[in-house]
Amino acid sequence: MTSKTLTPLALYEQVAEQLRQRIFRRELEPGAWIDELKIAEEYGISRTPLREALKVLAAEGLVTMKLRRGAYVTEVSRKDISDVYRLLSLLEADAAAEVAGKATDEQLQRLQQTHEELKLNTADAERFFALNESFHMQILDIADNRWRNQLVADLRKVMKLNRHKSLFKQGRIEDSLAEHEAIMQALLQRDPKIAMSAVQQHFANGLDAAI
Amino acid sequence: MTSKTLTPLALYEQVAEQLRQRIFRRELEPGAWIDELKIAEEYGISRTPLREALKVLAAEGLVTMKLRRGAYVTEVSRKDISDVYRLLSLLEADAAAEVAGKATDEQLQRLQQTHEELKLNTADAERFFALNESFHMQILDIADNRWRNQLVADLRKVMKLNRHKSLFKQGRIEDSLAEHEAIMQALLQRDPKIAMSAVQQHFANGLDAAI
DNA sequence: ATTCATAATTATGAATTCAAAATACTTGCA
DNA sequence: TGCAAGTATTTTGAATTCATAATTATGAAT
Repeated sequence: MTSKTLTPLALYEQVAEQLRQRIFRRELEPGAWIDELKIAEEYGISRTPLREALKVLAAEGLVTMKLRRGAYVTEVSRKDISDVYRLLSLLEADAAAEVAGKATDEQLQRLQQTHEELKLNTADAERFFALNESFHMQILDIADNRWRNQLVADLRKVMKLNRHKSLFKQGRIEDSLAEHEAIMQALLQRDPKIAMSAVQQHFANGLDAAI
Repeated sequence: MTSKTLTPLALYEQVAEQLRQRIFRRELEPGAWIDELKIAEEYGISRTPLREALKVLAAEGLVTMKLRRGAYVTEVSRKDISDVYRLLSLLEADAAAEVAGKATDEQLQRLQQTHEELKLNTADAERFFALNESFHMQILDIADNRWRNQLVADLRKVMKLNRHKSLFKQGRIEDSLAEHEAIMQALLQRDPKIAMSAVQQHFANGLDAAI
């Protein structure tokens, strides 16, 4: 997440990112048909790179392709959300446990900084989400498993399809911060077991709020 | 895995599958450049669906796209392999634990059948791999979390990039069967904890053999 | 007015074409 | 002979075009 890319992103990648944003901010709603012609025109591009982008989003799970009838924004059910949370919990808890054992003091210090910053941004929802994601991703980066990073990134995208619902149960932000605090403390004390269960608790509560 | 698709697969999907097979059987080696023109010609198709297929494979991790210089078969390092094994262990162990608690007798019976069949096919490597995969995937299917199924399927593809190396450490097949037996017994006794650790053991040993 | 058949329109899937970038190949020169 | 500069070729990225499937609109018959 620190350095995205040196090379000027390929067009289909740029388009994919644009579409992701539109999906996350619900400009394109779950279940909605994606009009290739319209969107290609809007962006002033041809359908070719757009269709490539759609295939990437389909692989991420954000979009569902139906043969001979185009692309649709994926609809996620309650079960989907709880299934995804279970996986995120599993993957991130394992990462945290590893981080407790291997992080350098400097890495933990930077994580702490992000955490502090998060505490100061509970008002602006957009910013809070960005910082929250950064906190989680920093832990993954320290764990240093690029395949897990990819899986978690994809799952988080799916989770975002549902975000409006958890936007926000009363008091969730405060609870969430307290849970981050618990994770942070466990990491500083370098206790893998506690770090793991703190992350699990965080996701269990997150799921409650999301459903 | 039981029923793949009703609809006659889209062309780009068919091509993606063809390419996967060629990659797995090392006709396309890790690091190798993928010649779009040549392959499109071979299949008698245009570059358009081929390029869509390549983007799908890139999302799976089998292929790496380099801007303005095409697609390359992904090279996986030792660390990649051990990272992927860790994730598979985590995800499949969790699935097995869930299955121990929720599988019907009939589902376990069918799993048992696959396991028995596997014991009878230790000679033909191709067949053994297929049945082995089926055993693992059946457990995931029972656990019934489509997002996990997708993650595991993708990770297993990456693992296959490396398969030639574990093809085969002396005695690995016998050990592997014994480990499956342990998993099977834990499931039949409906013991989640033991099922989980049996799966973890299976992957730990698998990793040793793969590296 | 409703339903069915058929025609017109639209959208998707895939081939072809075109522009620009990267690579390979000369050829001239030290 | 080795190397550099410039040219030719190849290859990628993206637009355009074309064929066909799916949808919508039209109109006739009951």
